[in-house]
Amino acid sequence: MLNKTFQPSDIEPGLYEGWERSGGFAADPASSARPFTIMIPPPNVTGSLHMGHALTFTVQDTLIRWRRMQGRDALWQPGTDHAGIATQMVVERLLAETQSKRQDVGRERFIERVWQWKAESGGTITRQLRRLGASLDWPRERFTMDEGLSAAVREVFVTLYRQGLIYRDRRLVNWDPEFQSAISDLEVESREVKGHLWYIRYPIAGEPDRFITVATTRPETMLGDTGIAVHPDDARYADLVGREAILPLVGRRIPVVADAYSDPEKGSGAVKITPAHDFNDFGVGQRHSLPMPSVLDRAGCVTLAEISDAIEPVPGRADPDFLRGLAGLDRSEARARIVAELERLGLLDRVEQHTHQVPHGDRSGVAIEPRLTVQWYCNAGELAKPAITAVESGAASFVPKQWENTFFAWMRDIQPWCISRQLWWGHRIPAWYGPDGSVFVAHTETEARQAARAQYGRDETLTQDEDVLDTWFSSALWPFSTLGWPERTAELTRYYPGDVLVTGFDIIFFWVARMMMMGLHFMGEVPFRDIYIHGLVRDERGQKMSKSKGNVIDPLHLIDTYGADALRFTICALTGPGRDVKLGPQRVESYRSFVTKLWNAARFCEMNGVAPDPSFDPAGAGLPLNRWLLDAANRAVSEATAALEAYRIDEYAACCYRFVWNTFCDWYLELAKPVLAGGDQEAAAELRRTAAHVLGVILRLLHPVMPFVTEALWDQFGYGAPYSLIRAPWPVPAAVTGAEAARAELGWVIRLIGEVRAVRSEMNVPPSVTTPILLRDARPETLARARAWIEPIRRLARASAVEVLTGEMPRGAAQAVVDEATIALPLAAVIDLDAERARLAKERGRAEQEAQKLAKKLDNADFVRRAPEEVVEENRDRLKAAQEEVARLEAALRRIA
RNA sequence: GGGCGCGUAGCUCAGCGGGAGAGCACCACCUUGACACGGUGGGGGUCACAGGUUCGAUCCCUGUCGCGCCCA
Repeated sequence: MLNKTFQPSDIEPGLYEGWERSGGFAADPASSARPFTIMIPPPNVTGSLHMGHALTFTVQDTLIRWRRMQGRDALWQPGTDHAGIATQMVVERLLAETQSKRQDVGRERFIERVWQWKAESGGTITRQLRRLGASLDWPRERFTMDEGLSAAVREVFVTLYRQGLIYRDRRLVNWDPEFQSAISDLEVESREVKGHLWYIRYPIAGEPDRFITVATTRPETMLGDTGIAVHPDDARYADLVGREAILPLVGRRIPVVADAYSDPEKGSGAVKITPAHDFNDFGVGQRHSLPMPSVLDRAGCVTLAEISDAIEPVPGRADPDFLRGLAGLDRSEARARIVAELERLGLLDRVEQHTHQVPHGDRSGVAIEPRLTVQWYCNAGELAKPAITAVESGAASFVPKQWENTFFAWMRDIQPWCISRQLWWGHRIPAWYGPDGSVFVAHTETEARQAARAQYGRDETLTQDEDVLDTWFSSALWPFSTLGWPERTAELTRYYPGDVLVTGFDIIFFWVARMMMMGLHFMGEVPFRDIYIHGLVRDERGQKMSKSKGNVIDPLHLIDTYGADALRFTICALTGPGRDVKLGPQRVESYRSFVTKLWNAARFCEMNGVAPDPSFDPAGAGLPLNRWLLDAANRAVSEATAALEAYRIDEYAACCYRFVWNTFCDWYLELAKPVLAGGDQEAAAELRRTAAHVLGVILRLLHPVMPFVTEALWDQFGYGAPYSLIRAPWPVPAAVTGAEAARAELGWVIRLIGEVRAVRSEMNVPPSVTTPILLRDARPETLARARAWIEPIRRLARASAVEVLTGEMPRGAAQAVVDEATIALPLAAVIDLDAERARLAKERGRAEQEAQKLAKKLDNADFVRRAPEEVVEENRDRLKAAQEEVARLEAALRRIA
């Protein structure tokens, strides 16, 4: 017996283990079935499950379970990435607890410590994914730092280097002074900061009383100024172009150049140029061949090494002692001192309040310092070309399509990808340097030595590059490195390319773009055919969840409270295309009702002897009620399948919800009750077998979205062996004899019951009062139906009998219209005639309005001439029906006038 | 400033050329033998605004206003 109430926590862990143990999640490379592959976009190994994960993995699990049931050889590849910066931070924090730094323990021991941390705590998110019900093929779990994946990274690096697509270059990078590493453009977010605009007077060389005033938000970088830019068309400064100014504090002479970068509207119209510390200034410096000295070091502190030659004492303008006092100061401290000194020298013209966008590291939270350094770059522009073509040609397509624009916009303007990071945790760059600085890029040190020997003619000491690669470099290889590449494994041949990548739009640049580039370059094929982009999870008011706002919802808490099925169903129901998911506990609570509803419906079935019968053939069902249900089930199956095929997870959920609740529970089971309780054993038997069949369809339909409760019921009813629903065949529509007639018949029963219920409710007839239903002007077919359905009508419409009315309408009867017939409920004792008249008048008004609208439309000659024939015909039918209804309601009104 | 998206019932949203829908919330009634995480019924919308195309516009086009996100 099923429990009276459903307790998800009682069954979830056992079912999950059962599936896992019985190989329910496993792909089978030896199978002859067509594969279906989803590569998990690897979450950070440091991560724990948040609502964004819950969304993306619920969608992926729903798709993979559905395809698996369709008989596909489903591979959902699990794993995590090593998250260079995040993981290093975690372990550095642990070290800090014992007052030590990574530099104290040394590189080798630090990395050992990270692996130790990974062994102890790195499995958090994978454990949590199990709570969600995610059916990942766990024995295939991979980690980007695994030996195999690391080999793939080395292979890719060496190959791209030899192809000239990876190279070293000295350029400006986004430098994070906190981590003291280069970071990616994508790891930089601009934050609005309230700052100042300082107007500084730079003296013109040779004209003691003349100045050019520049406006800057970063006065501390002025030590590295090598020019002043004014707009070529700016008349105010035209005569100064080509002349020199004296850089205050430093004393260096710097040229005034004409460059359109300078905006005459902004500040003073003249802008100082610090090529080594600003991306725009770098461009100006390149155009005008300006020197590019750095004045801030890796920690963001002042360094004078690169400007020491330029320091020149200028009385009242530049004091070398002051300058030397700045060395080693943090950039903010240096700013304060510099501003004070300028003020003292009378060179600070004015200061304005100024709000501006300042780039910050998204993990460190500190202001990014552009720095001129030598780094390794990947020629993303070249690799992007085939990726763009692939999307243009449809080899890969975005769902919803509009995300293509975002993809194209970014890919067509892609910058060289800085792939080196000044970290310890990650794939060490496979490059070795000889004593003369020659670079030897190789798979191994041995190979590098051979190359060095060939060049030098003897063994020389080689030192490996200290840096590691960007984590995304290894993530980009995920779709094929996890399958064993560069080995030509059976898995690689079978499961590449994947069918769909599921992710949020915020990650298009990270995963989609990079996996596309690397996949196309090394596999010659896109890594996935479809790219399904879902929204972000927000709180109930549409606010982005964040720790600082305190509106973060923990999916594990929701699972504890409402069950994984309820959370999963909620997520699917609310995931519209291109829409964010607004989700809170109340939403999950209300969808939990649906899980409960299903449980109780199953319980009712169980109590009434409904049990699976494999020999049941739906085509042989004879009762109209059963045919009607089987027909409706067919439609639900078609709709659900079509919705999933179109990635309309919300429509799939809605269609299951409607079928289970409105069709199966509200009508089928209610109409079935008299049969189950009645004396016709043959009818009851067919009904039980039909109910069992359709319950089986329901469990299979719902399994992808609510795997636990469906599997529990499947097992309990004995539809199959324990844990077998996960592999049960996805339902397909089956022919139903006489479906059309069954729809017509049940449609009438439902309309009749609905009308009677509405009349009774509006007339405030208490449920305890039952009345006969009198039928007037009914066709023989209708009367036959009335006789056949007398029992359900009695129950559901609170009727004592259904009778033909041939003579006069009894006094004080409530009336309503169902198709061609008028029905009367003799309620003389309880009816309020005035109220009944008002009700009928309102009904008539509604019908009249409808009829008028339609008549007007049909009076329009243009409409009749130009609209499609079937539309005109449909409107004529509707007009006729409306007019007839008006007539019957008129008659009803006259009868009680 | 450029791009994308969104304004439909109190809330969340579906519909996207021919009858304005769902879920939740609300109101009324109902402890009917699966389920009160339930049943039955009901109220509630100039489909943001203004033009245009069309026989016909919530739906297509143009503009306006408001909101959100991304990029500069």
